[in-house]
Amino acid sequence: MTLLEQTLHQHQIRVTAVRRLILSIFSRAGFALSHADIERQLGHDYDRVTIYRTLRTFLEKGLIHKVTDDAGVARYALCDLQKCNVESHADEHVHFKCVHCGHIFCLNSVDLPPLHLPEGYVWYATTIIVDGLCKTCKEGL
Amino acid sequence: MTLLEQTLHQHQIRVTAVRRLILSIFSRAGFALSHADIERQLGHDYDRVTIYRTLRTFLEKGLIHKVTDDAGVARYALCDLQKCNVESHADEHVHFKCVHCGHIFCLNSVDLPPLHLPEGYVWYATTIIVDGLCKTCKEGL
DNA sequence: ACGTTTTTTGCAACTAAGTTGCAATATAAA
DNA sequence: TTTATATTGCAACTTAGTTGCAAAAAACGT
Repeated sequence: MTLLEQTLHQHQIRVTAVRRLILSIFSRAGFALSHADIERQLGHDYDRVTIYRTLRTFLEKGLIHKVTDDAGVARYALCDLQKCNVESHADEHVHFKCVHCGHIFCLNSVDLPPLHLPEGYVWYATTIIVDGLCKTCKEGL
Repeated sequence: MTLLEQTLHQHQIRVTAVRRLILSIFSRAGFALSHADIERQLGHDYDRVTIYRTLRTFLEKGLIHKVTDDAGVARYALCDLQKCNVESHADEHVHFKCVHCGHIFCLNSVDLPPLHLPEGYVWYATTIIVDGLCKTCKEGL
């Protein structure tokens, strides 16, 4: 059994061809991927709906997480496999969107700041997306 | 000239019937509105496209700002009319999404926390959405 | 007040993202 | 290897949002 297949198993996801492929695409990607990105990389061997359903399964099983940028398109990135599993998701972190290349990156080294909400509001979770220039684009300008 | 009409003028937006109506809907709303919300409140007297274009105009002229929640639907809320105008937008603030009622609120009293990014990243803007229970829903549970 | 210029609106058509139901197929488990 | 269960492909659909163009409405100068 390959490493990718073990990962699927550990997240209680049955191993199939598309799932192996999509997981490997994620593990190679340095940034969050949209459905369209994955469809492009897979070629036209698999149905669009299958890709949507695979993403939903991966999400539900704690293998990937979702970021929605201001354009409203969902993007997904691998979770920290040490921290997230079927039971719980525990790698809240800041995302960075480069205004030049459009990619969204996970910033695992940036701490989530504490926010004190007005009286009466109950905190559940914080989502932060920072816009700016990424390393690569900054150097290329 | 009514107050609403003055506001439109100040933002260099020509006064028309839909615009007056949509602006008044916003000024009454206590939370961010989607296109669908506005369409519902307007009745079917105006075309969907007109509403989309009105929102875009209001956005461009600094009258409203946009928040996209994780479902990918755009919502809009009035800007602080003291701070924002045609030239510049200057009321960055935290948004709060209630998991119970689904509404998104502007939290003007919460400071945007400073974030220190990894080497090489250039900061342009920070977007924060806090999920939780709003005042009203908390009391009602 | 009147015609002209410039914006705005409605309509129709279209795109892109995402979902659902169902039958066929592939995986896992006995 | 058979059976039970989950996954896939296909077709159809929904919802959000966009574009082009002609008609209608504002604004502007006289």
